[in-house]
Amino acid sequence: MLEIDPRSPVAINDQIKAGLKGLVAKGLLKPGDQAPSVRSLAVTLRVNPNTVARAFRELGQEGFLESRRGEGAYISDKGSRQAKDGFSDLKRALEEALKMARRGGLPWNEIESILRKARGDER
Amino acid sequence: MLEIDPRSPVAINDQIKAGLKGLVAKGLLKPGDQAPSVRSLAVTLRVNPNTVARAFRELGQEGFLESRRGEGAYISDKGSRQAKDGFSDLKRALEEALKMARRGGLPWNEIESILRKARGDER
Amino acid sequence: MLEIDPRSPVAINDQIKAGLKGLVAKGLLKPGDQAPSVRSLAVTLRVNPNTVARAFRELGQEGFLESRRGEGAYISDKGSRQAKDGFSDLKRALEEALKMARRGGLPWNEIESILRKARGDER
Amino acid sequence: MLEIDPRSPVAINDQIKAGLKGLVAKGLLKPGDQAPSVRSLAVTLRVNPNTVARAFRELGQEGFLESRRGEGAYISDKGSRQAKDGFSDLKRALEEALKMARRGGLPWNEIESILRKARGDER
DNA sequence: GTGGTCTAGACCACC
DNA sequence: GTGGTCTAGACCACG
Repeated sequence: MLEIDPRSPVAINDQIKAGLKGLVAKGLLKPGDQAPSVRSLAVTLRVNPNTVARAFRELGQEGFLESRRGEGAYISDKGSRQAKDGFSDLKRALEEALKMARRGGLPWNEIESILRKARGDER
Repeated sequence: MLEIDPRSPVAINDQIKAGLKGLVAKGLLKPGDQAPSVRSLAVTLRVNPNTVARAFRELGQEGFLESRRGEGAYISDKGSRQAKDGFSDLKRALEEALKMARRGGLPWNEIESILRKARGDER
Repeated sequence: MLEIDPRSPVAINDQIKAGLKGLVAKGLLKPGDQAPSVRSLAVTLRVNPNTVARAFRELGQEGFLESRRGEGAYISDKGSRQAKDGFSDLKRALEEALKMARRGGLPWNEIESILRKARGDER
Repeated sequence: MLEIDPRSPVAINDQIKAGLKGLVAKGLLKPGDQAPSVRSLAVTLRVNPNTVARAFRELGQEGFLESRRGEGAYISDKGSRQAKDGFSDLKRALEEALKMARRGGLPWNEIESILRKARGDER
């Protein structure tokens, strides 16, 4: 359901944040639904609970999650809007990568080939 | 000629390295040409000279630059091949960004729109 | 009669405790009166019965409530004194908030404006 | 310059955040200025560096600080506006405390007495 | 069981 | 020296 790549240069907690938002964007999780618990995620992702907790806290500050002590965390009503509407972090990251690639001289046809490959891998 | 974004999450020395390789890949700099001096780059890019020096040192270790004491640094013959051949760092970075974007639920049409926009901005 | 804010950072059971003491302090409930039942409170406040029960248990330990098995809970004679006398928790909380506000640079006139607004809202 | 109360129920990292914003709001720190380093703060406040780092990270996400790797953190241009303009966290916290105090039956004259006392203590 | 916080100690990359 | 991240383990309070 949620995948993490511990080798990725992207910080694990950021992967978790993006992953949760992704579940909402894809409709697998809806506003009002309970998010998986910090501890359960920590176990299934084989990650330190603190790392998951950090992601949850930050999502809470962003207004994407509403955490209730002793009860769990819930996707906030704002959640779905934010997740689909914005994508701002993801977009900026992609734009960054593209900008660097172009500055480094990576030609467009190579870039498109990478896109096609990624698209193919998904199926 | 060379652009750096100090706010980018990408390390400055990596931006410099990619930028120099890019100049070669684009044909603006050829094997045997003298690379800009560490000092001048530091000034024009408004960057710590240590950072530029580090980039040059690492490029030297890769065999992309040849530094001659008291004279400056030159693009090595291996340089151009390496620059175009490799791109491996840039490619991996792009693939990473794509993977994250997809996990975060960013739809393909958004991705393509970003691509088109980036392409348009270049002209 | 009793209001709770589930989103407040203040623990729900603390809100219930303060609320009951408040009813006494305001004279709406007097020593010897029967307190609302745990169940009814849980329903009207839309709160977990465990949480209400916990508040009652703690109020019992403080001597503010007297629980009679199978009958319900009553405001103890000590109750009213305690409620008015003490206020110690509330006072400390307010002092804390003030201290933080000042350390954070919130100017006194803003603080007074908040006071006035709160006072106006009550009427 | 910056004070922390380890016994306060307010989380230490939140105290640090409010404190830094306060320094800006009070004019002791201005946009562009370098903030004290994570490690130095950790030492002087007798707090774990991780706790300070957390505060810095969150301030960075809010756009109040700009952290540059290996260089330090700087008050962003948005910083001063945010700090003075908003105060939203502090205000909400105060309003919360007031609401609780009133629900708990703390009379207005007591509240005003606390205000006066706090004001006097500052001098 | 739930989330939240703090400490401690270790790495990493960068300047 | 700087900030950033992760792990590990311990508490706390709430439901």
